[in-house]
Amino acid sequence: MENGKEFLHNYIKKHGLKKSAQRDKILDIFLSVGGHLSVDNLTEIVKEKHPEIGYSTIYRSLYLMQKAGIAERVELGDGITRYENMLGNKRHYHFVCQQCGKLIEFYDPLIESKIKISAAEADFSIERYRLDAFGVCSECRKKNNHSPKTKNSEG
Amino acid sequence: MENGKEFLHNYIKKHGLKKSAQRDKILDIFLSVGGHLSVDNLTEIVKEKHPEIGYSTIYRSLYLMQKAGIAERVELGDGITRYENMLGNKRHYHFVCQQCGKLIEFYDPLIESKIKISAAEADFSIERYRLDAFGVCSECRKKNNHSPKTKNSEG
DNA sequence: CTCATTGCAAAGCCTTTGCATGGAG
DNA sequence: CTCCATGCAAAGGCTTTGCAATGAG
Repeated sequence: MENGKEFLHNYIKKHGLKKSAQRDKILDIFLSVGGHLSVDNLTEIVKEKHPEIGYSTIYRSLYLMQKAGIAERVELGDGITRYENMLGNKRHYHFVCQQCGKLIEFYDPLIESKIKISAAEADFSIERYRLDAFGVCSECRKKNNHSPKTKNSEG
Repeated sequence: MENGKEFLHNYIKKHGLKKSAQRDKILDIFLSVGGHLSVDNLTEIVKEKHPEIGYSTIYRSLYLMQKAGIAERVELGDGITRYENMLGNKRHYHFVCQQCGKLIEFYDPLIESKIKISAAEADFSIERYRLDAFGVCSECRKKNNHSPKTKNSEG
């Protein structure tokens, strides 16, 4: 997926850091899984394939990858920290299904331009932004209709 | 600020719960401070005025207030959990200054309608959404020009 | 009276950190 | 050789939880 390793090595060289087998392995897994990978999930896979790699190395690599512009942290407020691959990934927003956890990406350039206009009006200089919508995806809504659950759990 | 207490008591009655002095006190403080209050900040103020109130009660009250629609949790990815007053508060988005931490609210109905259109296209049913833009506010940019800081901390 | 609420302290969870060892440049 | 990276386990920070006591309805 893109030349991620090259990207990482570039960053490493440029910053006087050092390559390492662990970093490469973690990067490989991260890139190969794709999508929005939770730290937990990544850790699981890494540990499975390379039990000798420690947790801290994973966290540290994620941090590095973020700095290098390879990964971006995604926080959805559910306590799970995810990272998504930024290489060759277009800007996008998220629909988050609160039932199955699925993430659907969407984008609308008009939204972006409107945000920029609002920023200009507020004299605010935007570095990055996020737009996440929470709800229920199509599939889950269908499932709900077929086998409705008790609905008075809380309000 | 609005009839928050009434709102809370309604919710409490409706759900077979019980009123308590602690909840009222916490609510009072929450409402009187306004804005985007961090749990830490709220706790500080509550403890100051009512040292006998425990941490857990604060967390539990926040949760209750959220359920009751009085407060909304705001997570900006900086590890600080904030809550904002939802009573008589219009829907809005955030500009988050990464230098001074200030939160500026903005809103554009067109953004909202565009999001809804995208949701309809994806057959996704939105319950709530958030839009946060991170950057530097006007004031901080001015400060930066007057007394520029070293700029090669990291990259 | 009954059951929700409280306060305390303990437990949890995820993440970071300190340190000695190993490895890249 | 020098200094960065690693792994382990311990430490952290924030939140939740268990439990006996308290208090609302």
